[in-house]
Amino acid sequence: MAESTETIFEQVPGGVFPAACSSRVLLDHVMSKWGVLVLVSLTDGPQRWSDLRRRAQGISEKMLAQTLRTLEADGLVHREQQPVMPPRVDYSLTPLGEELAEVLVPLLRWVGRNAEAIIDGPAGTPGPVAPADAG
Amino acid sequence: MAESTETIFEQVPGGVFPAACSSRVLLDHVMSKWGVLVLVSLTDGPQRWSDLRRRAQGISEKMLAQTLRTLEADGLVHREQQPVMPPRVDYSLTPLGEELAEVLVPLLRWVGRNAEAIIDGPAGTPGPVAPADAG
DNA sequence: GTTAGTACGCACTTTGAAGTAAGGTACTAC
DNA sequence: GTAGTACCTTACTTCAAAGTGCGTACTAAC
Repeated sequence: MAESTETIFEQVPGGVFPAACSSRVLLDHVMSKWGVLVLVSLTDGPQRWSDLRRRAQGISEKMLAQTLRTLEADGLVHREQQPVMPPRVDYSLTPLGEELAEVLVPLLRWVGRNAEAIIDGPAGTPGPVAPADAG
Repeated sequence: MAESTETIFEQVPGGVFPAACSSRVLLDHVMSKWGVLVLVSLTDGPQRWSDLRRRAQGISEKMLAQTLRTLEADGLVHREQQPVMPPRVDYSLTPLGEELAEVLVPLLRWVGRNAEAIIDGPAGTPGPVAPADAG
């Protein structure tokens, strides 16, 4: 248990978790509204700009361009421009992005399976109870 | 590969990912600035309010109370009030919260290991390149 | 009386991600 | 000239998460 947390968010001595750090920034990029959908889409393989646009329902050109720029800067997404007209740009996950997807997908799968019952379930119904043996 | 995505965010026919749904709401709760720190802290075992306050560096009483209220409403966190004065409230992960932690911790571990190099690394240095064999 | 500890709630403000609208490049077709 | 394609960029606006400040109730110590 101690091992499971001691490498998370660079816990400092005393068991304290700093709130502002690189991890938070990266998490915000990855888990952003459109970031997560783009990353998930690219787990299906490389896709061009307009394909990504069509798959992320409701995304604006502006948000798609911005999201891809951020993820590319983070080294998670690879951008490859084709020397053709009309312009064609292909995006794919980098090896780093693939690594991330391996730990991201199980979380998203869990959320996808449980969200409806949690969020849309009977109001005021908390989840199952765990024993609180604080000692 | 198709299996890895078809249960995520309830992908609808045509390979499109809806942006607004219960999954997004739950993800926002879990991955919120203080939500994730509270959940991680509770993977160490049950803790009282003031312990959580001390461990999440920089959190205000207001944000801690609000975050715990949200996570409790989601059924991820169990709240147990002691009949004592001064007031004492203990918090712990529910079984559902434990399930979530199992898929959340690997992601946070990955982020904790890689964030510094990604965010604070040399500017303009993208990550490793993956082949873009778009068909 | 004040201060401290404990665990909140309320009113209002700030901040940054996301959104809207318009603009741009380069080319083809009519 | 207009219209369309694909992939962006810029200026400004909106809005919800987070923040600030103050309040509540109780007991104990000074």
